Amino acid sequence: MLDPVTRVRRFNRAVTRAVGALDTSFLGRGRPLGAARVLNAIGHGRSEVGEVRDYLGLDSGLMSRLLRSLEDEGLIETSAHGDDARRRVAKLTRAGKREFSAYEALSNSQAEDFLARNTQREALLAAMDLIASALGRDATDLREMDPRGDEARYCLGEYYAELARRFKQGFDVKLSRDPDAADMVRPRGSFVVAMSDGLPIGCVGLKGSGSEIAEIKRLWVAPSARGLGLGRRLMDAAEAAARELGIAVLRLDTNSALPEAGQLYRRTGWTEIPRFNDDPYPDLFFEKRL
Amino acid sequence: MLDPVTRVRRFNRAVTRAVGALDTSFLGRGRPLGAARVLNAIGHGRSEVGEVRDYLGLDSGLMSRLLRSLEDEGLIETSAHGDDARRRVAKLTRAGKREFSAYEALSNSQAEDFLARNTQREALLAAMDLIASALGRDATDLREMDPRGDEARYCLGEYYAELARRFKQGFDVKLSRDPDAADMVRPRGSFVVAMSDGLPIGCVGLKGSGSEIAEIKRLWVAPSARGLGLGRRLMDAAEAAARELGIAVLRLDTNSALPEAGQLYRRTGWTEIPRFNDDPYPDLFFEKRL
DNA sequence: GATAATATCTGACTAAAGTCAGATATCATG
DNA sequence: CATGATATCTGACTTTAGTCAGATATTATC
Repeated sequence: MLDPVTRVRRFNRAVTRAVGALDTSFLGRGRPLGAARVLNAIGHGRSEVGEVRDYLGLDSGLMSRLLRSLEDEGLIETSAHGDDARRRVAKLTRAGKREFSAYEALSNSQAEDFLARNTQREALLAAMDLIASALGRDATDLREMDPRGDEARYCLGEYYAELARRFKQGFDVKLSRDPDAADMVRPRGSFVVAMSDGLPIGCVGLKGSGSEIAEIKRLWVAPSARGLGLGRRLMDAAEAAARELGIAVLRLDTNSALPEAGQLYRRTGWTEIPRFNDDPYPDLFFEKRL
Repeated sequence: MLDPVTRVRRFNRAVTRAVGALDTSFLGRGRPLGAARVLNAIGHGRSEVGEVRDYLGLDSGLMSRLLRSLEDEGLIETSAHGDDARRRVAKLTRAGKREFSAYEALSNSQAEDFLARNTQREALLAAMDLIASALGRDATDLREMDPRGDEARYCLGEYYAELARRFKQGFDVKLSRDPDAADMVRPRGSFVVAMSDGLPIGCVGLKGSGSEIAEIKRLWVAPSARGLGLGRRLMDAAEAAARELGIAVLRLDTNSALPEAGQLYRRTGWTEIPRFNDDPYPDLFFEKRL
């Protein structure tokens, strides 16, 4: 009665019904679901036709016709892509934006209703984050980004907040050796953010020094995405970037209050070395030769 | 970036994609999705045509045609309902059972794959239970059942296990005044189980004594369904049953190690009274006049 | 600059889903 | 037992989704 497979299937059924309700609510605007989906994909910033087609898994003929029908309604305009005139980009017209925000309002109010109906808000949200991350794991992509960008700064903020929670003495960025952003940008270093459906859920920095030695910094994985192997993927990405930059030795410092991190390093070929800096927070130091 | 509505919507998107994958896997058996859904609904015990139609939200014409196509395939047989010859009941033939179990195997292996891909099994399952309960709340129905039935005994087992965990001194049913099952069956009393999509997720017993005083016993809500107001619904159902049975005074005992329970009682018109039995476990006693 | 590869579009389909107005048989009620 | 309500079925549709073989325009490659 309570075996894991049954529980997963009960979840699937519950969610299938809910998704069906969401879909039907989208039909209230006098447009087939397929067209509504394309409109929304474009509204959410997927401007290239091929990108939308892949995302929605549509046949190219069908995609083309759906685009035409939205164009006939006056909701979108298409034009050739600047770099490659075979590709087309679509954008919402003024009327399209209005229609898109009507769909947004529908989705939002449905989400709000769901939240309002339930008292366990935080527990529910945490559960949803976890499941969305687990389901979207294959869709999580690692992107090299500027550490000063919004996504990176969001991750770093969460990272600092977590350190402050987990270190007995708290954590103050200013006391730590905050890597200069320029050291985490090519050609000296790199910064990688894990994006899951538009939400940043992890990051790692590679802090170069111009020499053949570089440091791994700021490895963070959102609580909702832990246990899914994302830390390892991020570390692999950082190592790959280091190899591209001709770096021979990687170092990192960490703290024994973060046991998961130490475990990950030990399992992936890192060896403990003596302290190599005077940062007050770390008490464990690792090295890996590439 | 992290407002609750965005998080709910991210979950919705992740899940919509996953549900789509589940649906397409059902197409591998050479049958349109609609027919597959009807076959599975019947396989899961929804035998009456109208019941299946409501559950799947189908038009009666469409439903009828889907039934005919399954009949032509030799997968189901229909006959008139014993009590009302207008209604029809469908059941699987031998071939239908084979086909149904092929779909079951597909669903099971998909659920197993999902579990195998993830390391955080227990956390994921708990999150899924919570969400399934929250989504299925409107679909949770309270049914009066025999306390000796499978569902009731499952609930009671979980209830005892939880008491054992939460009482410092543990919990042994035999030391407690285990209500005789006959006292929780009409006409003396009642036993109500909350069923969510086939899974028992809560229960409550009304233990009558033949007099105008009865006791509430065994109020339990599955951890995955807490915070959704189910405890209150169960209590309301028990009270309603008590009124039907002509009971004037309800009593119950509980323990201060279960603060949620005490809070619920105080909020719903119960008043604390002196100890009225010598059961070793409870230390709080309540009464409510109907 | 010919050839292959790529991105999109068009035309001509088929299949599936959904709608709606009756038809038919049965049941409930006075 | 006539009347209205109910459950299902049939026929005649429309709409939506999906498929596939080319057509067209552009870009990449030798």
